Amino acid sequence: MTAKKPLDRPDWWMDLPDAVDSRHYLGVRDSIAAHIHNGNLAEGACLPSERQLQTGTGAARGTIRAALFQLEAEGLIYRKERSGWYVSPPPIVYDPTRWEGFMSYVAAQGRTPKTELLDARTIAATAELAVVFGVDMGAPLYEIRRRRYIDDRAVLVETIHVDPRLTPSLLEHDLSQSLTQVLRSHYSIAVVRNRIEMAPCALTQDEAVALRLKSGLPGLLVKRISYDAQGRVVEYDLEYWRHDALKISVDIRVGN
Amino acid sequence: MTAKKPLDRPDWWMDLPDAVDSRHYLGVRDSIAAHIHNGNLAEGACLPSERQLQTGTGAARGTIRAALFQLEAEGLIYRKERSGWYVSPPPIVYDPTRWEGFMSYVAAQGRTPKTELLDARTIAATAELAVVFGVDMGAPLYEIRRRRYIDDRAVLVETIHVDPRLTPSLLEHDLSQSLTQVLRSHYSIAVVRNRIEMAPCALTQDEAVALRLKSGLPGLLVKRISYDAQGRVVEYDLEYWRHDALKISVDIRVGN
DNA sequence: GAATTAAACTGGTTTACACCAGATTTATTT
DNA sequence: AAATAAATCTGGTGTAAACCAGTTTAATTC
Repeated sequence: MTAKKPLDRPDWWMDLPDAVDSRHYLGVRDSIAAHIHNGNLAEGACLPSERQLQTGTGAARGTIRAALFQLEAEGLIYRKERSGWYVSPPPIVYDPTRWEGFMSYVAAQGRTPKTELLDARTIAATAELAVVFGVDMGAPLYEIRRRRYIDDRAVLVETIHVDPRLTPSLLEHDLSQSLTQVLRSHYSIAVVRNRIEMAPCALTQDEAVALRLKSGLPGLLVKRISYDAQGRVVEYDLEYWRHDALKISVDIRVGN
Repeated sequence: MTAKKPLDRPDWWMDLPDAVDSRHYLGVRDSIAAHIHNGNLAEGACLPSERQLQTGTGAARGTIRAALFQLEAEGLIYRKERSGWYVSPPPIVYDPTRWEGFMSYVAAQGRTPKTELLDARTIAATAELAVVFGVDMGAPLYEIRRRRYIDDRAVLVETIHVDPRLTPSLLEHDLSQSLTQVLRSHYSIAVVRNRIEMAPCALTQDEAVALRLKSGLPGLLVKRISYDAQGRVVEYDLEYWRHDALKISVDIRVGN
């Protein structure tokens, strides 16, 4: 563990000049933000505890927490339950048009990707899935749940659905690797088209638990449908990201 | 005003069966969410006041507020300062690859777009802007600030920078219309390429005030650089969206 | 030294007030 | 009827205390 817990209020801590805004919690926010930008609080570092943060300011804990929530919404800090608040690492840049898969683009940005297989099984198609894949309700589908990390921090959980007709015995392969790779090398399936949707959301129980986050925290839902050259649905992927882990970047030519 | 203030606790209000989770505020959250999905609380409708919401539950106001913040983060409700909490309208779908401009794609989705010019003037290029436009620091640039609405709700504020060399006397035109239109019809400039970045952010003082929001609320920052056929920067646009107003959707062919 | 246990610490949640300033409504005055 | 003033309602912010349940650390035991 690189980040140590603060046993005492750090000596370098002092109240930096705060904003004009009279709202106390914003002052506290600015103070902490300044320490982060100053480098006093490095990436991944642990903040002083809420009760320690109170001492200098004379603020109630609720006020301190309001400031911390604020910073969390901004993506500057995050929390580990009942452990402490930590400085967020910079977000990964995600370009939906350059399709290379998670493992590739994370590594390309000098970060360390990791994929963990949570579950893999065959299920019966629900109404929604049936529509997506163009199969009958109840038809067999593979369902894969994975958790993915950047520099050992869990950043997303995903549920992937795949049509067994295209990829028989898929579950027997190593699914903690890039699925794109497996599809290409074992089934000669290449993704030709992607349909991606993104929307801010709240993390529900399941996702939150998997990400070791508090349920209800804001996240980003990325829905992705991949098609092959024949227009068949290769992969239907639901990714729940922690909101501070990614940044979207698109570079596109405007047609006609 | 379509939405009336609740003078008394609505008769239809009752505590719906809530989640298993013991956390009280999540129960309150679910209860309100259920009322929204039931249709008891229609789009744009005003929720009972925080203090009214207390009565049935026996919860403290802080608990009620925790539930409301939760719903706000999820995009289900939003607030008008010191006026009340309202049910959010559905988000607009934004496809960065289909570039048609705000006015077009909002209208195409059956909603009513509106643009309001806040400010238009000539400024001296800052260091950052100089890099973007490839001009010297201090060089003249047009700066346009606008506020845009969907169905009369302010959803974004933007700051646009344009190079006067490409568009002399731009400020004399009607800037509350589609800028794309103006560039095309008066200057024969067509956007050929767009570079778009999106990231969750916190709304700062300026943006928040312009959107009549509380500063610090989560938003979505959309950065857009438009290029013409010669690769010149036509437009540099910074858009601050309220986080619940849009959903991103991309449909792309995987090249190479 | 390793495993276990106990104590200390951390955030998580909730209660109960209190006061403020802007928004809204009502009553009053012009 | 319209303009104005006052009362009321609403969210915004802040304080002070508690208690809980995981995490972490320190002490103890094997």
